[in-house]
Amino acid sequence: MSKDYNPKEIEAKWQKIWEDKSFNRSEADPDKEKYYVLEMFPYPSGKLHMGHMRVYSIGDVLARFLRMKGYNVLHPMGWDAFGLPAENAAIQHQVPPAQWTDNNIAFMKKQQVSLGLSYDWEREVTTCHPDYYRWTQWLFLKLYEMGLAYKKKADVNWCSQCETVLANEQVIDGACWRCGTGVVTQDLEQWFFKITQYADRLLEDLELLEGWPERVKIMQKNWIGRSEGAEVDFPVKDSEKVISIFTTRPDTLYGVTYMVLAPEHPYVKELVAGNQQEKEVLDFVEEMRRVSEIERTSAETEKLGVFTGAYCINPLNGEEIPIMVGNYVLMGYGTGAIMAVPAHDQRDFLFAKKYNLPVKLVIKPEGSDLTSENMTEAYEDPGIMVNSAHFDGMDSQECIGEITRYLEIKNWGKHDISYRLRDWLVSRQRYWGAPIPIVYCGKCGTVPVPYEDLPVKLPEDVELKDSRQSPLEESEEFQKAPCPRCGQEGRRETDTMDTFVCSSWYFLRYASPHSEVFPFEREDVDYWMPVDQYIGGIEHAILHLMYARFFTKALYDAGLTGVKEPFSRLLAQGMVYKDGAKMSKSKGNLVTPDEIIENFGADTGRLFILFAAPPEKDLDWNDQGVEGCYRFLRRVWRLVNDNKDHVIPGENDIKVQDLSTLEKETYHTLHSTIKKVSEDIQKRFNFNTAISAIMELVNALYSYLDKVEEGKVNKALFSRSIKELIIILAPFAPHICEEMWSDAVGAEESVHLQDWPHYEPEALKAADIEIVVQVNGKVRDKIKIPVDYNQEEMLNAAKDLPKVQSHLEGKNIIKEIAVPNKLVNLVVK
RNA sequence: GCGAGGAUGGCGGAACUGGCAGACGCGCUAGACUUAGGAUCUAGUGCCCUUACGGUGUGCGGGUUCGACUCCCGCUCCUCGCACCA
Repeated sequence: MSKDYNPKEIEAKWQKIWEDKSFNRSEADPDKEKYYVLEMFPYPSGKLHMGHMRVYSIGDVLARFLRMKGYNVLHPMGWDAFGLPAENAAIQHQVPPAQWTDNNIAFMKKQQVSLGLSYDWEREVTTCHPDYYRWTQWLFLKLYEMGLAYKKKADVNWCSQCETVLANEQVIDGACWRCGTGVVTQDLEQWFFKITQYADRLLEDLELLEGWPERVKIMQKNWIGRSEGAEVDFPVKDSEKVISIFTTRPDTLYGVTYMVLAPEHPYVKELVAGNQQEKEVLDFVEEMRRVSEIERTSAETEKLGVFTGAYCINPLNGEEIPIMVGNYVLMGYGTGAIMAVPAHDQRDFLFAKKYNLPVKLVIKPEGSDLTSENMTEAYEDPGIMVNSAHFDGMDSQECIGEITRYLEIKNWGKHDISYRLRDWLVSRQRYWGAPIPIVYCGKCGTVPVPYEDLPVKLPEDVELKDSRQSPLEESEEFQKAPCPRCGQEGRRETDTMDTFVCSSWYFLRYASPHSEVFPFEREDVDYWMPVDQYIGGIEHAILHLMYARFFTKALYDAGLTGVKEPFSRLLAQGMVYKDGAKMSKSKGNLVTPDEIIENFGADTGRLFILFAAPPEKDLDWNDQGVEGCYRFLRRVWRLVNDNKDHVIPGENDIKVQDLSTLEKETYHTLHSTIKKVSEDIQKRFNFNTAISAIMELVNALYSYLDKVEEGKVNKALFSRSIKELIIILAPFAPHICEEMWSDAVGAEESVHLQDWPHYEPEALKAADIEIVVQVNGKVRDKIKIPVDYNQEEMLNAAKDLPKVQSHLEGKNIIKEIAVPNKLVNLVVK
């Protein structure tokens, strides 16, 4: 151990030793309690950024801490390696996507190692390697077998920039989640996963997720968008057709004065065929097609509509009502048609006023004189039923059920639940993804590739041209395949899977990364799953976290896992900013993990990123703050290095009663620090306060050395303090602690294999405590008293203080309050 | 509009169950050591009044309490998510 702290030297040294000893490996062991710590695996974009460094630092502290606590910890890492950037890079730099990706992975893995992250690299998974995507395909076939994967023609979101379709979740404000290009709808044949079949379970089981942030659960709940109501059939006048609508307000059915169809509704064309309104309606529909999704769905957009010339019949009262086509009705929700009740829905009200359609009041607030004529806005609250035949006089909320039952008896409609959630569109017209294992046969139709024929390999000798056409569509060799069923020549599906499919099950593969028989072994996932602590960015609140939950549930149904939810606890870590803005090259505020490691070492970087803010909050990067952490580590280094002589190996027995007052204080600080650090890490995830407590301990030890008489250092106490300091700092700054542990402490075994120290309640009671003495709630003095003083002793001690007495003079004490370990308050008058 | 979270020194943040507001760190000020200091150490650092004594202070206005950053009522502002969802 040299005199100066040299992070570069010791970090490289220990990283090598750790790798050789590989004690981060984990084996399933039913006799040990397991803990699965997982950080969201990265896309191998090329280099780690500060966001990565933050999430890995959080996970690594937890993993190291829990190992020392005696848990059997699984802490794996891998690569979400399929995706469009690899294709773009291939075109730009003339490198095959596989090569580009593998190079990036190699580089980023080196960076991760240089951060001192304690991953079990034996379990590394890479989603673009055949030994992984083979199992992604296997799971696709499983879902297909279960009827959860299907192909259909539908209006889908198309990103012209990425030249592929997108799932609904991947359209943010009408634009592509990746490149921001506005999406357009196209009518295409595509593969879907039936996530809607799990809508209720995805919603209900949110309640099981006590360890998830409330906001993430709410976001998922909103996204699923469950509404309960009724589906009602309205027969079209002079026609065999029936228009179905969905409503959450069957109690307003008698107030329907018109219907509105979405412009894309399949009946529109037929309803206007050959009539006067045909041209106007078709022009309107055409115009709506041209308006972008963003404009169409904005709440501010003016509500527009045209009359179709057709009428339908309200089944409840036989009234004829006009059918309109309107821009504010969406084909993607409910049935694409609505009943309009202007009296009780504000949108309908505005629309009715604009187009002079009738308003009919059917629910009245109790005791009011509201009428159809005098209302100035829709009345949306519950009330008393009017103008509703035999339901008149009833409570409107009761009528929701009553009228639904009536509809069911009469066969006019039924109770129904509608969701905002759509099925997950998983096919992509891209090359760099897992091929969908399907063959189309002229005779047999759509035929799944047999499990034993997997993987359907991506051809790697492809040329990516600027055309953006998937090379798979041009590859005769890839497409030509015998039909698995009849042997005739068929053609392979050329679409690949959404990369979110690959990331929907990777946490299961970590449990049995080398299985050649199954995607994962039941025995392994039974031991390791669920992930006890998942850590990642809030940007995945819906996308990845919803898909992974869906997969887990489907695989549960298939009997492949025994867990209903994949992630017990979720920590959504905040972003890393600098100077109030997101770090980026273009803004010139970029700080990279590499330069921090280069200038200060990984330990300093880890410490700062954990110290600067609690993990779930956004973090403002501050170069001077980094230097502060560097200074702290050097201060620890000097403390240990300069006082090696006082450190004696082996057990250090300490008898409290033999300690001096100064020693008792130090002993007390040591143990209250251990208590605080343990709780801050495990219970609160407040690494920032854990680190500050360790800093206080270091200050206290310096102060002890400063105060103690020359040559009178209590070696047992000091040794024990130094050892436990190194142990509790080790999860945060693993390299420097390992070096100090091996050199100053002289231990053979790694500091990371030590047991986490226990705090001793006896130590916490060793020293006197300082309490506050207040008069009328104002602090007038402080006093040191033994911990076990009772209330009377506290009060007596307080009243004896001269400063207190000066405030009591000439006054009567009317109340005395004594809170043990805290304060005394004397109320006087 | 709906929902969630937040507002504490010059800055990042702490105060966990109602009990010393500002721990810890950064920055700043003064001093020590030094050829030098951007190393290290010591002291100080919410605001106000000349020191002390004291007063005052956690977005704003009320309330409960011996005691409120913390609980209750009413506002303001900020961030995020959702938003024609029938």
